[in-house]
Amino acid sequence: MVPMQSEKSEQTAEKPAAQTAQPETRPYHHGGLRSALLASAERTLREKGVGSLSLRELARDVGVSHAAPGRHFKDKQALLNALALSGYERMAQALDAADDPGLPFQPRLTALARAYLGFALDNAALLELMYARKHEPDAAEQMAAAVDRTVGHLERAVAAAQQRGEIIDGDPAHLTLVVGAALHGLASFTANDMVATDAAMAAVEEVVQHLLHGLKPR
Amino acid sequence: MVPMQSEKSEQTAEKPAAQTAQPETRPYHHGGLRSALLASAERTLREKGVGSLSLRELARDVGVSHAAPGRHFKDKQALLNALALSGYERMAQALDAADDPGLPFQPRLTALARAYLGFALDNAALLELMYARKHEPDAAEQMAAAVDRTVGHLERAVAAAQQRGEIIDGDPAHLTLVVGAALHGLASFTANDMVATDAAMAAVEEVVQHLLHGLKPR
DNA sequence: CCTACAATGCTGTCAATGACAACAATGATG
DNA sequence: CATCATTGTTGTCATTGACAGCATTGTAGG
Repeated sequence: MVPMQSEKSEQTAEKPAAQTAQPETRPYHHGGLRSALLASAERTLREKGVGSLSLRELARDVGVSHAAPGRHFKDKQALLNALALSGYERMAQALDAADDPGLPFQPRLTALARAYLGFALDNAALLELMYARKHEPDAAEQMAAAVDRTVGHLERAVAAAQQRGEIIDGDPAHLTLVVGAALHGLASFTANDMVATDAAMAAVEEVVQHLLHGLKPR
Repeated sequence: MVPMQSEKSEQTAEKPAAQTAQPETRPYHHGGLRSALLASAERTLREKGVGSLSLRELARDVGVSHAAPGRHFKDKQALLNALALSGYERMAQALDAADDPGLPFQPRLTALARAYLGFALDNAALLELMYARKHEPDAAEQMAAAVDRTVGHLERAVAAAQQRGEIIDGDPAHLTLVVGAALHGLASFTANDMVATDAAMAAVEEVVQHLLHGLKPR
């Protein structure tokens, strides 16, 4: 993305001719540096992992000087935080799209589980960031809010099932924790190659089944 | 920093007196650089996190030159791998100590779960390393073996319970995945401050209970 | 129009770091 | 004692994150 026809020399030279009317024009300096950086960062993240993500290389990829990112992100961690936030955003969308409040609990939970697992596998490196422990009070707040929005999907499904008498009573938050832990654990195992991707997707049914009916013989 | 009341001066001076019969003797230059590095690394890891772990600072802490660690660890990742391996070692010990094959399934699983959660919380940063995705074929093998040893505890408990008819039949590996995922998910949530430590320890009982009996009303 | 001013980008620089090469000391081996 | 493998040391490099100071662009007042 943002091929950057390169060389600022050209840019400086062409600047007077401002009538090219390209909608993708950059108002002045770069236009969308912030978004460009985030986009490029996410690609690098996906392809080479968090460890190989450097602000300077990012700047090079996008075609700006090595200090330009500093105008949009106080430091590297700030960029990572922004990345994580956008991750929660998309995850919430994915869960939203997969959730059908009209369904009975088991298929509803299965759908949510599939969506979560799918997102986790498609964005393993991003998840690492999203679940990274931070201690900065500012960022932590936003993260917590984002997490709540995500967990909210599960919790609503649980609460609805309780009201319909489909599952046992009890603090919905507690039951949600159980269900969420199982799903997250499965995703975590899979992201770490301890379980094959296809095996994990196949295991979703089974996990939900066992969660609902338990391991004891009936 | 580097208080280092210093040992090598003493070592060099005392070396001739080789009759002290200390099993922890250092053959020559430093003696136990490798273990010293690992120990120091783990302390730093616990106190300041993976990100603030530098080979050079480690070398300073231990009192050797900045390149000395290179003799024992090809690169930083090699050190981290070794750290992770030792983590699996201790985790296996913890699980071993907590496992009582004579117990019925529910209390046995509860004990294992407590042990796992306890280890996870006491070694959150280490767990990050242990569960980090690596792509080096060599290290990956050792990791996989270590993981198997750990999961083995769970799987044995599951298989034993099946033989006693305490839980349903089915591929023990599959059931173990369900149980393991739930426990790991809980540990992961807690390590990331999404669940309070005491709440998590308290939730263990509940999680095991729900795993066994399911969420459906009976 | 022309001059502050804010936003955004650039060049320059620094200290820290990981990796490596060349060299030195130590102890084992024959 | 001579040779050699281990293990450490010093020296050096490129990369990186962070920061300071300057330049460019667009905007707002006069």
